Amino acid sequence: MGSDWVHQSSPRIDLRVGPRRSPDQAPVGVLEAMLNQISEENRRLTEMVRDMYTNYSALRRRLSYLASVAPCEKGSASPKRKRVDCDKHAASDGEHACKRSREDAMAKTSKVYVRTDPSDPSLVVMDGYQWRKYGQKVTRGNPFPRAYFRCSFAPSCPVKKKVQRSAEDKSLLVATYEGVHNHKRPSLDEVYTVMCASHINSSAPSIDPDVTRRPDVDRCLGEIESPKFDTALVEQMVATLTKDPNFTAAVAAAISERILRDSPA
DNA sequence: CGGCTTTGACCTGCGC
DNA sequence: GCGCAGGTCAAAGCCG
Repeated sequence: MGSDWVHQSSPRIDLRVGPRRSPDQAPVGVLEAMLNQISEENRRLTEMVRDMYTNYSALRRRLSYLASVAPCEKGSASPKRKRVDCDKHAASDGEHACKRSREDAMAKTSKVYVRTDPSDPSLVVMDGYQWRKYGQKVTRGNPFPRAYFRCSFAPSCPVKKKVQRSAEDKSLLVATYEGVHNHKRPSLDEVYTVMCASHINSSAPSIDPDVTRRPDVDRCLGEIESPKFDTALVEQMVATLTKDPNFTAAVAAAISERILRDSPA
């Protein structure tokens, strides 16, 4: 999508409409004042659209960067356990396999932040997968217990999840995912829709940018890159803007300005 | 009755 | 070697 996105995607409005009014139906001074006001309004709207596009571009750049950056969640995976797994690998495949598996383990770890009701004691993060809780522990430095989950959708699925309420923000659940699912996601479309919507509409649940390292988000990101997403985004912007009475008035003003400009002097 | 959650016990690595 | 902390196990209980 280029810098002329706004122009390319803007809904086309034929401004040469309606019977032309005689310019001397109102006093010249009043018309000039109206014209100035409308022009000012028009300029502000142009700036608003430009700002929106700038912010949108910046956010997209950041999203792309986070998706492509080496995903290494420092310290989130248990180094102790990783070493145990590493030793097992070393016994079978040698030292290289150990090194590789450690890197893989780090690469497949991601963190997701989900905002929930602080009064809700459950450590449930709705991510579309089926999890089985196998342990809970109170950890050091956080009064809230940490829950341990295993993916129960497929018996052989190696993915684990740790969920703990943030010590700083009680309304924030921190879910740490380890590994990659070796099966398809159940009810994928439903979850995918919610996640994609969260990129457009900042309503809860809020998901940390780190979530972009997950395969499902990669898919979502791919969707963002598509022209289809652009269309959807433009439609969303148009819908939002047309709900704004100021915008409607400004458009009407712009139309009348255009009519006046096109009319013979 | 099967699957899930709860929870205390146990295992393992690390620092002193 | 001991204590601590994180992670896992497994028996017991709950629920549909």
